[in-house]
Amino acid sequence: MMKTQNDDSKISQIKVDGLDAIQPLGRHLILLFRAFEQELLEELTGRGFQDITGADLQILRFVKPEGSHAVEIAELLGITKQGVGKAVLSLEERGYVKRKADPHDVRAKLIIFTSSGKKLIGEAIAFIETIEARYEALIGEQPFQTLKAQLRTLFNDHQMRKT
Amino acid sequence: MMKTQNDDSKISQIKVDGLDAIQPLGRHLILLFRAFEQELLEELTGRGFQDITGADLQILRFVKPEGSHAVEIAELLGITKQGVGKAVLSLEERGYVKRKADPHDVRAKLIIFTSSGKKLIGEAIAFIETIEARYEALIGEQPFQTLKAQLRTLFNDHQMRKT
DNA sequence: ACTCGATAGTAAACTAGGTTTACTATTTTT
DNA sequence: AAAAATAGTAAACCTAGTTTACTATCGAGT
Repeated sequence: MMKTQNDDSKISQIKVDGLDAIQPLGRHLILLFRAFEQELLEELTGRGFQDITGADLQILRFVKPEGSHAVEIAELLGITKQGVGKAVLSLEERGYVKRKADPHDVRAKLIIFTSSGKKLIGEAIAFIETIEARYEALIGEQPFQTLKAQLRTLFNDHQMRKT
Repeated sequence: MMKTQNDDSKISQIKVDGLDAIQPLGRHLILLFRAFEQELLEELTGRGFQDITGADLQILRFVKPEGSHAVEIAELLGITKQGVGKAVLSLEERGYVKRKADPHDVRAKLIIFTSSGKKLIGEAIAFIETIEARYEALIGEQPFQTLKAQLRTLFNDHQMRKT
């Protein structure tokens, strides 16, 4: 990853001082998200999936077991279908998904997992569960559920305002 | 912004169903962060700062009143100094910061706010405070502080594990 | 006071993860 | 049957960075 050239240790020099408590929520959200994603990707690397990025997982997360259309995934992710097309092409080249004709629509293609794609997503989900279990151990099971519910409440409020 | 071509409304079609509660924390974090950032940027656009991106704000957040060095900001953000250099060049061209010689080091340059940069960061901070006030109104002032503290706890745990 | 490694910044070429614009082939609606 | 909507592709572009490589200066140890 090598962000701060020739010295990985500098990444952890990100200021962590007493002022953190008064930092805006947005900062807490993004810091935790990045740490979470980084740990997940490192674990997957260790398990032999060296080429997987966060963007790859975002796509794979929304591939249904019966197969999904690119447009469908695009809408779930809030990106364009061309963006999905490119990502899927790359995943296909690396052997994690295949595309097959949709029997109900000649224009459409179903994106489906290959066996190695299934293995990847299975291990990713399992590892996410172990991270979440750790979170529960840290702040308590019930508070952790409350935490998720509160984040959901705040997100829903944003969505409501947009209409 | 126009993500899902020719139809902004599709962005809000992001699946929001009963399964949300069991979605991993990571998903909640990133969704709320994006909604938060989008609202902030839209507000700033409305206030006349049409050219500001999230990346711009990330840089400006870490410019100290007395001025900051590029390297310093790079370390705080966890990106390279070249990355900061480019972002600062762009901010300078748009008149939000200036660079002046550092009196203590001929190699170094101090990045300082222009008056329009000060105005921007001032309005951004003020608006962030109004969003946070809304959050407090939604889930309660004390629970909101607890929420931040919990996110911090989880983040710190990640940091600890890395060493 | 001098040398030599560390540091501040710049430059250029590249990359990831998208977007916009434009198009074709089909499907659905009326 | 015609018109509008939809699925996917293609190509050129964009943002926010990275890597590699360099210059100029600083500062600690001898």
